[in-house]
Amino acid sequence: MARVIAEREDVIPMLAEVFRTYGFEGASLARITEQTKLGKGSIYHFFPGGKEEMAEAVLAHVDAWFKQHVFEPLNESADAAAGIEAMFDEVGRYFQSGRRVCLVGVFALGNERDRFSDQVRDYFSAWIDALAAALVRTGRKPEDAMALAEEVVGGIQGALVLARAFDRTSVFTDTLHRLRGRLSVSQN
Amino acid sequence: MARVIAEREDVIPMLAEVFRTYGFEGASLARITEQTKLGKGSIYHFFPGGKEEMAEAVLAHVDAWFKQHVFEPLNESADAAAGIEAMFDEVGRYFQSGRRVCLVGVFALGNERDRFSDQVRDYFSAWIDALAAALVRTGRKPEDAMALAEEVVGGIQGALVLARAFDRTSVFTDTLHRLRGRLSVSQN
DNA sequence: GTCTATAAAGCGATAGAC
DNA sequence: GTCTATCGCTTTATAGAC
Repeated sequence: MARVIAEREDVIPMLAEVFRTYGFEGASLARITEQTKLGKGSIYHFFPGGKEEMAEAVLAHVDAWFKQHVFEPLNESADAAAGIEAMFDEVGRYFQSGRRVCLVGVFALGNERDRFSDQVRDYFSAWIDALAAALVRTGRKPEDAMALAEEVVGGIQGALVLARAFDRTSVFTDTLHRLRGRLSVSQN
Repeated sequence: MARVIAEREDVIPMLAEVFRTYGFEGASLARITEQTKLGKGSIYHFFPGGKEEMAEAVLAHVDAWFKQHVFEPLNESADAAAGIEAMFDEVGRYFQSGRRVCLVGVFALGNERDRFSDQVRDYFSAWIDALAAALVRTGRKPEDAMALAEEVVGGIQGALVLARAFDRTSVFTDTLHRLRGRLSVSQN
């Protein structure tokens, strides 16, 4: 029997999947050990602080992913419109066309928000601010850009709810398509 | 000490608050008895089926409320536009300007969805269908009405996520205002 | 780094007195 | 209808062997 030695970094995505699916309280050690194929001893070796530390690590991991793949391209792309297009592509892939929910969105709706309020707020702030800044660089007025960015990020979160409710990915992909169009056309 | 005799109907709104806040798994009997000020004996007297039956009752209660205050006005109001206006008013009040989250939305995102998939799907279906029908009566084409209705209901769900994340009701009220405007103006 | 054994607390649910 | 006591199970977390 080939025993695989795990590293902390390898465990975090699996933890993320459990927290995403069951929330903080629902992410029991039983579910975690099942998903990671690791004993409690290993889990607590990586995360001595228990579930709290696991959730912190998962939130940091999600934040780092979005920073690298979404926020920074939005902020730094020479072509702002291209950065926005890339955002929709990455987001569609990340959420698996609506099959995967947003961990931070789940935490925001639940009582997890009180425990992780900073991480939840900062994630959505960074996203909306980066998108608004890119929209300004495409020629939008700052107030309009901010409102549009909130509409897009909120629209994505809502589409995830509906896609789950109907178990139909088209609700999510259609929404991405609609929002994408709204940002590229009418400069009202 | 004045003991108050409770009725099942009185308990359901309190249960709803607990399920809304903590989800199905997080709604422990301890939290439920604290919220309702009732012992476990009383709770199980009203709901012999346990938490499952409690959640069913809560979902039915939410559905009945929306039927009465939102779906039927949308479907039956002689003036379709007035029914839509009433929807925004009622929804803004019901969600307490974004301070209260949507129980069905929480269930949709969590693993509760698998257990209560019918109720979750039917709630959003009824809402979207009623809104789309009202939009058709204001002169929209059926396909456009359906897409708009999904955009509005999804937008509301997403706004609840953002309002919670930022702990700022204006995100929700501004979104309601924007969506309201979108339905009454441009007939594109 | 991995595992098993174990502790203490919390869980949903039931029984039975009042 | 309400309560307390109790059961059996699961929970998070720790200890210690390997």
